[in-house]
Order: sequence, then structure tokens, then C-alpha cells
Amino acid sequence: MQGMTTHFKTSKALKVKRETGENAPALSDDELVAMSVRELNQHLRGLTKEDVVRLKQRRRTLKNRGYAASCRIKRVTQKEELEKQKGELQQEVDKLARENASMRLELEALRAKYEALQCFARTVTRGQISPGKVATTSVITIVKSANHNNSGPAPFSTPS
Amino acid sequence: MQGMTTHFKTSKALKVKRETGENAPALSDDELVAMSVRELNQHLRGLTKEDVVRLKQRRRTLKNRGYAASCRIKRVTQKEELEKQKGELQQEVDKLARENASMRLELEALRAKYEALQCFARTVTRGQISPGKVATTSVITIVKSANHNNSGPAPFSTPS
DNA sequence: ATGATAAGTGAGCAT
DNA sequence: ATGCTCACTTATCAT
Repeated sequence: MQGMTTHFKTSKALKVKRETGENAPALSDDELVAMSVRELNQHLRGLTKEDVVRLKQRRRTLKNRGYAASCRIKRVTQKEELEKQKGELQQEVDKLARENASMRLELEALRAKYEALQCFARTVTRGQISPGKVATTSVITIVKSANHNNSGPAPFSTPS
Repeated sequence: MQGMTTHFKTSKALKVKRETGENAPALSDDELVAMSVRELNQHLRGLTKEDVVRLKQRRRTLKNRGYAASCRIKRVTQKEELEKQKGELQQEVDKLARENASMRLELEALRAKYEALQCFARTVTRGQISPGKVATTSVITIVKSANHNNSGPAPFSTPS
């Protein structure tokens, strides 16, 4: 790979001082920026101090260009991330709100049923109503109405 | 503030042609950028075409500097706004979750109470147990055991 | 030296 | 012309 440059050291005849555009095949930005420090030094041999500085500066600039690009990408990525999280939270809010509403209804219904049953219980216990007068079917009805998921028409029906 | 320039229009004697560094006191960036087009034109009188272009370009550049700044400010503002909204949503989620949990407990408790009462009602109604035989204390005991969160003292009190 | 970021500059789009 | 935004450059700061 780098053998090309490496084997030059054997032939001192090639030690000509390179003018800017001669031996340095004007390496592309991509090459220059991807180059390791050691590779870079290879390419620096025989260059003017000025040229060395210039090349290094160009490399630095190219690197910076890349940094700026990643910085921008990162920025939009983070923004998208924020928006995504916001959306997820919104969804959660909606879900919880729905759950909440349905539970509220359920609770309300159960309360109503409870009160009705309570009322019935009072009626039965309070007075002199004999249990025999309360038909068994009535009790069954009560039990059925306890089935909250399907709030029946009446918590319990009056005994016939 | 700008009255200084405004009152000049009364004195036409001041209409001297200005050479670059002479009558144009090298207006500051702030002045130049804040100037209205009409004001700018005043300052442009008697300048080289080149200088006119140069000055206009400087103005444009200054303006751009400002635009860039507001662009950045807007960017961070929007980001903060997003984060704020996210925080609010998170709070809402927490609140709803708490409500939800407490309602769930309430529901559970009520269900228990309901079942206890139901059980009691069955006991009373089913058989031949006369209501008088059910001691008031018994009723209260049932009630208490059903009472998780200690919401009212008794689900239903026995009539004296 | 390398990487990140704020500020400034110019290009290009939209009004 | 004006304003905005992108990509690039430069200056700085931190590692």
C-alpha cells in the first residue's frame, strides 16, 4: 500500500525538491482528511515549511468541515429525538386519560349499584319485612347486577 | 434620536458632496445596519460606484450577521420550547398515573365492599333467617372488613 | 492533535 | 430589498 512511497528511499536520485504541483499529485480532500498522521508526514517530506503549514492547515480545515457537519446532524437528530419523545408522552397521556375516563364511569356505575343494593339491604333489614317476602329471584337479580361490565337495566328488581 | 438627521432637511446649505473619508465619518456598523433605505441613499450621494457597492455590501453583510444571530436564537428557543412541552407532558402523565392508581384502589375497595354487602344480602334474603336475627353488630363487622381505605365509617348503618 | 461548538460569512431560496 | 437557513470557515474551548 504505502510501499510505493517507501521504496523511494532506496533511490536517492529521486531526491529532487518538489515544486507544489509536481510530485504532490494534489491529493484530494478526501484523501487528505482520511490520512493518518504518519501517512501525512510521508507526504510532507521535501516540502517547504510554508507548504507544510499550508497543507496541515488545509487538513485542519477539512477536518473542521466534517466536525461542523456532524454537529449539524447531531442537532437535528436531537431535535427529532425530542419530538419523538414528546409524541410518545402525548400518546401515553391519551391512553391514561382514556383509562381514567372509563374507570371513572365504572366507579360511578358501581357506586350506583352499591347504593341500590344498600338501599335494598336496608329495606330488608330495617323493618319487619320478612325475608320470605323477598323472592329468591330478587336475590339472584342482585347478584347478576353485580356484574359491572354489563350494567344491567336495574340493580335489582322488585319482587313480584 | 434620529431627530438629528431629520432636521437637516431644512438646511440645504449642507449639501456638499462628500468624499470618502471626509463627510462620511465612517459610520459605525450599528448605524449602517439600522439605517433606512432613504437614509442610506443620503449617505450614498457623491460616492464612487465602487464605494456604493462596497457600502451596500457591507450593509448586507451586517444584516446577514443579524439574521444569523436571530436564526440561532430561534433555534435554541424552539429547542427549549420542546423541552418545556415535554416536561409538561411528563407531569401530566404522572398526574394521570397517580389518579389512575388511586381510582383503581378505590374501585377495588368498592368492589370488595359491594361483594361483602351482596353476601350479606344473600344471607339475609336467602334463607329463613329473620332479619331480626341478624345482629346489628354483625352487619357492622361485615362493613368494617370490607372497608379498605376507610372512606365512610359504615357502608350502611343499621336502623335503630 | 483532535473534536465540538458559537459566531460570522456567503449562497441561495422565498417573499 | 429583506429575511431566513444551509454549508463552510474561523476562533475557542476542552480533552
